Amino acid sequence: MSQNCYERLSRAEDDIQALLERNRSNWQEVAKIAIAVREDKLYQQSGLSFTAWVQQMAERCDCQRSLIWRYIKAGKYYLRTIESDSIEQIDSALAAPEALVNLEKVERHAPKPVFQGLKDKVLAGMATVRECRDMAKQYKPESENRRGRPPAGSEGTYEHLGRQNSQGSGSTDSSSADSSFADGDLTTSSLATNDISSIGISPVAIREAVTGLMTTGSMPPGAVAQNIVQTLSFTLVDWTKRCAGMRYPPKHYVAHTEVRVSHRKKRLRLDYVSVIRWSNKRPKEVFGVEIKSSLADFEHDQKWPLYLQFCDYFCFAVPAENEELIDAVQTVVPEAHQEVGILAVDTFNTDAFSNEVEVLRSPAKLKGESKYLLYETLYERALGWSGAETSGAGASGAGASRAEASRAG
DNA sequence: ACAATCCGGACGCCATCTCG
DNA sequence: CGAGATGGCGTCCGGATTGT
Repeated sequence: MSQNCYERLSRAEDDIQALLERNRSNWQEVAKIAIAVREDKLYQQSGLSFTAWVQQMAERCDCQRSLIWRYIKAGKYYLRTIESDSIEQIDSALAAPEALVNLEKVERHAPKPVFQGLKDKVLAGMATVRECRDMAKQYKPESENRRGRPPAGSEGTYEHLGRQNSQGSGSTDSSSADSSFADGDLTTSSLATNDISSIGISPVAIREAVTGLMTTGSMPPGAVAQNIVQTLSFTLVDWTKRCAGMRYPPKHYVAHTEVRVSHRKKRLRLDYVSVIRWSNKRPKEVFGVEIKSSLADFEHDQKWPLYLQFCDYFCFAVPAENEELIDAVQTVVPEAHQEVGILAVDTFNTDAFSNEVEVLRSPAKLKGESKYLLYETLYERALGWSGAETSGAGASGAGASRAEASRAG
């Protein structure tokens, strides 16, 4: 028996070595073998713990141990998603291991419909690693991670992930999220989806935010930024009027997100841009908004002064709850550029319809000498020439004004 | 202190774009 | 048309984290 185990172990080790040295993209095979070694306790033949065995294998194959751990986790998680106990089934996994690992994070934090959509895509091998990683990042609560040794008895399983009964901390922020969605409160969300999709925000994000699936206190940074974008769109007429000191609402207006502009070979990206015409007699005005959801985000950004040349008005939008960030922006911004405005955006309600925007500091009118470059980008979007950009092609004031109307009503 | 993970970002490959 | 620039993507690395 033990002789047999010993042979199986050394064969497994040779196989893994051959696989990792030859072709690292065949992660499924590596995962299958490593999982078998663990489940059948073959590693004990070497007198090592499983962790030590993984470490040893990594050294032998001249790779990092975390690589093997990732393959193992991806393999196990794949089996769970396809509800199979058969290790052989890992062969049928089409996704990259990173994609699966990130899908697991999405499952922990995102609402069920969001997860389900991504899962289908990942299992079909159609999701990129980047996509999965971004999604996981967007939904991950800032405070939380799952590092550290799992509780005794659940080592080497995936069950310990997303443990529900962590006594003490009490902030069970994301756990209540999905159930409320399952009830299908779609009346408000579908309305909002129709309206905002024309401004270029992912319907999934809107549905998630508008139906109030998370408590904002623990909202991840990505979700905070999304919430700010939605609030800015719903209140666009109001805050632009105040910023420009206008007494009447604009005749036409449109909002765009993530507008890319090239400037002296640097690629810049404005988080939020609205183009406004107050009346037919006046020239259009461009409001550029840079969204900052955290202090670190603000401190790392060195590029924002470059944006001034593309706008008639430029503002920072920050969450109204983040006093530390507001202090920092209020200190730094006027010193550098007098003409930059600051918007404090209420993100308290995940339903962006009920949030307010306060103009903490009014922007002054800029020259906007390179505005034409920004119009170029927007024009190409309207034509549908700008490849990956999903958004605001053809967006007209209609969508936003309907949102405005339903907000008022 | 140790074990068992987990994380974020650097790295390198490849496709596409831009420029001379 | 070819060389360099750019951007997207998957892989890999170094070390952080936390229960025991």
